[in-house]
Amino acid sequence: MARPKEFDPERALTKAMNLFWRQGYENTSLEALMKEMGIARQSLYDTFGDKRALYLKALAHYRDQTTGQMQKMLNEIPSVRDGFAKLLYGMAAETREQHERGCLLLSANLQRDPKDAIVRDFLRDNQARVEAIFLQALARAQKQKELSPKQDPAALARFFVVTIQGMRSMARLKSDRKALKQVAQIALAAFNSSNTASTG
Amino acid sequence: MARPKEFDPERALTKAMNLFWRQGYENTSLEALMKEMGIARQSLYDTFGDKRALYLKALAHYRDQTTGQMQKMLNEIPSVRDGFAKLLYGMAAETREQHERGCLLLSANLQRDPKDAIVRDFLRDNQARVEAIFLQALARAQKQKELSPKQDPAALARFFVVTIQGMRSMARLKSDRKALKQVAQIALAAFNSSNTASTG
DNA sequence: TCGATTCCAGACTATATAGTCCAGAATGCG
DNA sequence: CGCATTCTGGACTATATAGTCTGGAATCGA
Repeated sequence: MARPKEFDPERALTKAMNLFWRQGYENTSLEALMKEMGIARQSLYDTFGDKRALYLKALAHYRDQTTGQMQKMLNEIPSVRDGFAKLLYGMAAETREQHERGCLLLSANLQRDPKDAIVRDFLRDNQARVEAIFLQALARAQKQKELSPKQDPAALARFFVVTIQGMRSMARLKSDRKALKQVAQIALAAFNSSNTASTG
Repeated sequence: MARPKEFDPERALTKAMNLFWRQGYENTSLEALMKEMGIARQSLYDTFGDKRALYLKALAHYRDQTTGQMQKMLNEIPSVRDGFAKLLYGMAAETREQHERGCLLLSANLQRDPKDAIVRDFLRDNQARVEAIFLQALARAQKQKELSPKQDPAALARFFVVTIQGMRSMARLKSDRKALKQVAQIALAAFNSSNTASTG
């Protein structure tokens, strides 16, 4: 009994996400969002709430996409090691634009006000999810004898999270595929080594 | 033939640096800077220029301090491997406050407008400097037989830069010394392994 | 046709804050 | 002393922008 929405909220959210991704929260004005999303001010407020609410929805959308993809890929690929290689080398091979925009959630972590508990908790939860996905894959790797039983899969999962974030920040500053590939290669050596590294 | 400055510009700059470090550029108002630095508006503008100029000076000050320390430590320590261990385990052992504020230059990288060429170039230069310091140390490690001659010291230098940045971002989100220590340990295994990791 | 809702465009408000300007006191030097 | 400079404090301006409100047109179902 009323006029239906004329735009697809999910498409509009994706547009907003992409803009936040490229520009960050502070550098993205409402006017830019309206233009990018192709909707007017009031529709935006009616549908998504204020700017911050839209941002949080964009973060969640991003998380769902990225964790979903990673989960799927790591589940389907026979060799877990190949899965991580795909992840790391794939990132190294991205375009300059992709390197520049980096990772929306890494940016969110470093752009946020340290006192902002909402975003902090969201990001912590996301990191836990990613670690869990990696952990699951690495446990499988041990079963498949791709990984020494001496290694701690949880620690290794964290190591790869750290590596990815470090590579993301480096790529954002300077899009250098060769350098990133070298880093990926060294990180993947964690799979080979059975050394518990001594010294603590 | 005139009244001399009553405050120490370098001390004031350090104060400003610490505030930017804790809060980031956007979240730090001029009023907060004036209060923290203990000087009035006009003195600030006369001595440091506008907010952005002050920020850039703070970045340079930070760079000089951190690279100087690293350089010195890596030069003085007999075992290069111990040097990197000190760096990584030292970071893991920092306080919650230190983890939270993270690295001023990493934050600058992810907070900056991607189009901001000034900050970008400054950060690129800094990264090159750090890589050079690491490279020098790793070359020495090879001479001392601490590192296999098969390893590429430049690639390894980049790997450690990436590791440090990744650890910084993780620490900022969640101050977890144990987790960070585990990551450091895995990263340091790059020293042991002579494996060139196969697959490219 | 009519009521409810959505759309757009734009006006308008409120707020934060960077940067400038000014007045008057303090301080050192010649 | 008196000139030059710095200091503080506050007033003031300019600007950007988030968020609200209004009007009028469009669209659907009863």
